[in-house]
Amino acid sequence: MATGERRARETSSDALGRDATAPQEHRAARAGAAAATKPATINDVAAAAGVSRQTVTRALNDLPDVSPTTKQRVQRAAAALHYRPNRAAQRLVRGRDVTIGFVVNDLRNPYYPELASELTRLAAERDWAVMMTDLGGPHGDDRLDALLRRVDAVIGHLGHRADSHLTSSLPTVLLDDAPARGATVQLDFAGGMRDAVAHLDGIGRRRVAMIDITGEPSARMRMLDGALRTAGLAPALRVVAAPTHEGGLAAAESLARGLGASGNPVDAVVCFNDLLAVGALGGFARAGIRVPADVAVIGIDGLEIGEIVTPRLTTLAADRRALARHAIELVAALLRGEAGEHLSRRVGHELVLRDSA
Amino acid sequence: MATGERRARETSSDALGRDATAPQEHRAARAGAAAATKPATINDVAAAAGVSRQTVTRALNDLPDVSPTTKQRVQRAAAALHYRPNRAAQRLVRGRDVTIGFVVNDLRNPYYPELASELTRLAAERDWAVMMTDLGGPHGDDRLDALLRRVDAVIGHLGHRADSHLTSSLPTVLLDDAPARGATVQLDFAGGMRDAVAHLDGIGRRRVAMIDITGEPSARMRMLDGALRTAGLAPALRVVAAPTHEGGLAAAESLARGLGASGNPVDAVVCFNDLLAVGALGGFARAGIRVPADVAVIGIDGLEIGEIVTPRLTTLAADRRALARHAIELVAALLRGEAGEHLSRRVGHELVLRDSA
DNA sequence: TTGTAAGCGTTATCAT
DNA sequence: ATGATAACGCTTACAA
Repeated sequence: MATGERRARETSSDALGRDATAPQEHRAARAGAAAATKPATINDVAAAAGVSRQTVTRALNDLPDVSPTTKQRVQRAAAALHYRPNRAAQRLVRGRDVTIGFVVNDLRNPYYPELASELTRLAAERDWAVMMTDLGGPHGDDRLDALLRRVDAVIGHLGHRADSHLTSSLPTVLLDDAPARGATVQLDFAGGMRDAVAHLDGIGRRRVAMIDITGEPSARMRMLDGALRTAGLAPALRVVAAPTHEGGLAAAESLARGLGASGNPVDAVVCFNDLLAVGALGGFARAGIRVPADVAVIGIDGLEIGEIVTPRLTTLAADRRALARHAIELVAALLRGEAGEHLSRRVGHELVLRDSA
Repeated sequence: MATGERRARETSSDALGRDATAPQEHRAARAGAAAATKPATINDVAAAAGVSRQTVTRALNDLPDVSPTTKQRVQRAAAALHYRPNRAAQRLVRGRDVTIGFVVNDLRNPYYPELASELTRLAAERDWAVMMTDLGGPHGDDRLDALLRRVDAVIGHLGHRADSHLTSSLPTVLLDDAPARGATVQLDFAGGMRDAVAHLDGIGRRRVAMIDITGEPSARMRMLDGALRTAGLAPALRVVAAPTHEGGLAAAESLARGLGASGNPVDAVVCFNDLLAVGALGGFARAGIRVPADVAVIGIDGLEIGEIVTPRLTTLAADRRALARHAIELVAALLRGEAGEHLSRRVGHELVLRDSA
């Protein structure tokens, strides 16, 4: 095998000191794969251009001390080989950089993009980046895996997947979840629910229903019942639905049927979230039930969409700025190695009075 | 210096062949920094546990051939040092993995999360991940930089920032942008606009206005005018606004003032996007103008929110599934090294007739 | 101006 | 069961 031939074929082993001592079969395997699938490395470019790796680095990164001729030759070679620097290698040598993962159930709930936007902004201040995925639809676990493999920490609503061993090895900040394990940012509904119940009571609405999500009664539901009890009112009638627009629509229609009948004359409905509440508005409208005249509706979240619908949605708005800030700060603490337990923050809600209640 | 002593003190240099030949000051610097700021490496853990790196790897990754005792010792050491594997190093050795960046102007426009959700899903099928950022608000460039430094390719609306040298070095798929440079997925409004104009014409609406975004007349505007001309109608009156809910609201109110006056009796409005259209609906309502009786309103995008508002929004819906699929396929082509030029796809629109026109 | 050598932190392979 | 060594692809001294 002539030298010229070698250079042409075994691009990846040329100009590489290490390879001089590598076993023959290894070199052969590398060369074969390189031609077919493997992306070109800086060594391939160096070999093709007939220069050293460093010259390639300098040429491609616009560093000083490269002759124009050489530079052009290197650039040509790089282009010809479709060379792309391997980011993992770059980062390894350039030093640590933080990427945090943001995991949500459904990206189509505007609550999450708003939060993501805030997180991204705060993260950028620390030169971090945010990677986001939702878990809805099929193959949610695949998406979660793909994300977990790439991030240094996780923020989000993991739900039952929080137990996964994948997560347990990463610093994790749970949002609005059981405070038991690791860091959490809790949504504190107590104050908000008190205000909401007081408001309903004030306008004479005392037979409250809640459209909750399926499963165990949510913390929001328990808080509502607590506030009702404190106010001396009966616990809320519980209806369940998916936390989506369609879910709210269906739930409101089924509630409307109950309203027509004699039993359970509900005059106010609190919804698990705004998206659901907006759906409920639609459902009531469709059933010919007037809001707020016949039934008052209160959402939770404080989304912009509540301003847009008719009637405008009264809601318990979460302080998303504070939520994002706490989450980022907790991640920072975790990354510094502070204990995962007992790191917990609380974020309150504000009752935003609009037209639906 | 006794062996036991060395082990206890020079945690980071023990069991490390390389360091045996390293200069003294290097060792000292490492040891000093390690205590203060630098994250622990696998070598630190190995030294602390008194084992080799491989044993640490095995213990921490639940690989076979580690005695329970050793395993526990290693785990303890790792925990004590707050050890986290360096992902860059892991990825370097485990092989390439692709992360693509998705760049949008404003995450709060539901169009983007819907697209992102789709992209994430498709990406996961290839074991890719998606990292997303918006560019709105202050420090948009910082967020873009943070993202570009971490991804292997970019999909999105780069706007003027497409020229940045940062971008030019990455495979990029521009969405709905000038097809001149690199790969693009074009939104093809020609057919949709024809349908829209035909529909308006059919219901007797022939004095059309468009709420466009500021700057040059958009491609959407030009397409609309083309369709109007083809139908033998006058070009559209152009009003500009920010592509947001507020923008649409304000634009509709200003249009409404014109409607009251004698000149320019507009009877149909096409909006740059749905978010803006929904705002316009609100603006017209506020101004006492009935939709569609007084003025017909047509949006562009096909967002779910159009189903929710009153009246339900008639819109030109983009095929977002197809858009996402094309974008991913183009990225794949780019990553394979195919030529950046002439890689272009088109996605059509479908007129979704609801109540506003 | 260019090349040599060392090193980033991890995993895989092969010994022991 | 454990360890030594090479390797991943790149950059940054330091030499030449």
